Amino acid sequence: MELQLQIKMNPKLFLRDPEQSVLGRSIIQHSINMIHKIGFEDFTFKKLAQEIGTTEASIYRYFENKHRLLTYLLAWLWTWMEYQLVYHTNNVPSPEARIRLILKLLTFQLPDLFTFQHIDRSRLFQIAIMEGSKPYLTKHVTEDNKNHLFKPYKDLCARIAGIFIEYNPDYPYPRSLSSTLLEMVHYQYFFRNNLPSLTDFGKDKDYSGVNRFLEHLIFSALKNKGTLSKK
Amino acid sequence: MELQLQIKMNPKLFLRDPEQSVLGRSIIQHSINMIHKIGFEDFTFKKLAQEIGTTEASIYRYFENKHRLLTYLLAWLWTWMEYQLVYHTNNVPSPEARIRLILKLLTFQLPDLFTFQHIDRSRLFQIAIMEGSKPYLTKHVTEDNKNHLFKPYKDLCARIAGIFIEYNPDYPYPRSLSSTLLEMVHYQYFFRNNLPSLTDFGKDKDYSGVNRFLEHLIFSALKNKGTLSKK
DNA sequence: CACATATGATAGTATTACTATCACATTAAA
DNA sequence: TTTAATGTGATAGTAATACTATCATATGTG
Repeated sequence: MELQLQIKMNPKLFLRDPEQSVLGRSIIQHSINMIHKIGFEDFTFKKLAQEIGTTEASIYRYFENKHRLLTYLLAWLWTWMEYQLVYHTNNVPSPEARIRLILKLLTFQLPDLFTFQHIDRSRLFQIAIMEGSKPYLTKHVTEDNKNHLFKPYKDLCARIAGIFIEYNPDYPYPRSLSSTLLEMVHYQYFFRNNLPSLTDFGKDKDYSGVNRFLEHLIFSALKNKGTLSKK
Repeated sequence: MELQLQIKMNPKLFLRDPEQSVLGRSIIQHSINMIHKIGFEDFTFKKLAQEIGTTEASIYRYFENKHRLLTYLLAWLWTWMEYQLVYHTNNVPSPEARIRLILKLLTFQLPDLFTFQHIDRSRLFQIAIMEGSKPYLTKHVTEDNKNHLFKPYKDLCARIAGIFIEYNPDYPYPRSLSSTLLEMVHYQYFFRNNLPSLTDFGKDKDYSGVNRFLEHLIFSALKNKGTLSKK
């Protein structure tokens, strides 16, 4: 069985829906490859147009600018993540087990359910590590937020927070813990790869160190039910 | 008593030392104001030159580009933070008390020791919240790291990690916990101000919520000595 | 067949991110 | 005190970036 999932995106993210045309899908596909390869700062619509054999003007018909395109790509990833989360944790009664699954999902260690022809999720995941916070770390974050551009990210955060609360209904910071988890997955990966002295994973061959660290962090916080003693 | 501290910066961070001239200090002062006001993306050397009554070319004599200037400003802040940390935790024997002091320092709740005429630390702190990760979230992070541009940040991280280890010598992830703390101070502030649903601090008047969350998180992780039970 | 829509082709503008040159003022060295 | 070195201002210029506008053509739809 091969399922094909179409993720419905907020129309504010684009000028013309890239999923509805060959060119649009090509823009998505090649922008992922190119941002992954040269980084978001050096990525331009001109280079992208050359790469896919179209013109700058045509790309501007789909996306207002490259920042919006990046926001689109990451919104897609968060939506996809939430789908995955819901699917994988379905019928898993224990909140603890569900949290462990979330950790695995966020560190990209779960098999995928659907196929997408033009979206390379592995590269998109690498982009999230490197560029994941750039969509909202701007002066126009409030306006973008009003347009619900970050809704997928906030939904994912809220869903994880909800599971934290199931695990321990008294934990007072479920959403902050959830956003901490989401950010730190990427940051610890990034640090491990690029600034390893900021982490403790220097000699690991794989990324299981990040996983263990976060698992320990999350469960420690959630289990520590008492208020902080000022001992 | 009013102490004047001169922070010695890595010469790779600049072309000409901005501390050594009136124009240089003016560049530092006004770039802080301007980046704080309009954000790093919209900030240009041309605008800065107009603001301080000099020319673009003159600013390029001090800094290779605006990215380097931002890296400089944040390197300064991390160095300053480490000075503060050493001073404030001096003669405080209890690691627990020192950790609480670190939290207060990082959330900018400790009085300053030194005066700087041209550096507005409060604005610089705001810049760290918004732009703090941009110096290293680039494709040239490895090269910049080889030039030790991030040494102040890594030193601060290592020092905090050292105190974690004093508190609990068996804790396996001191550096990752330290970098998590450093990043999350800024992110939780940023989220609280701009994307509040990613946090639990919506109704607080001040920032003590961030402080309490991080304190709980850090001590929970450090206190949870046992390996994770797979219960 | 008429009409709307998507794309390509081309052009053009304002801004950004620099680099280069020369003149002048100040300071330091001979 | 002259000479030399240094820092700054003024001006110019270039390549790339980030767009916007216009028109022709192809393709599909009613």
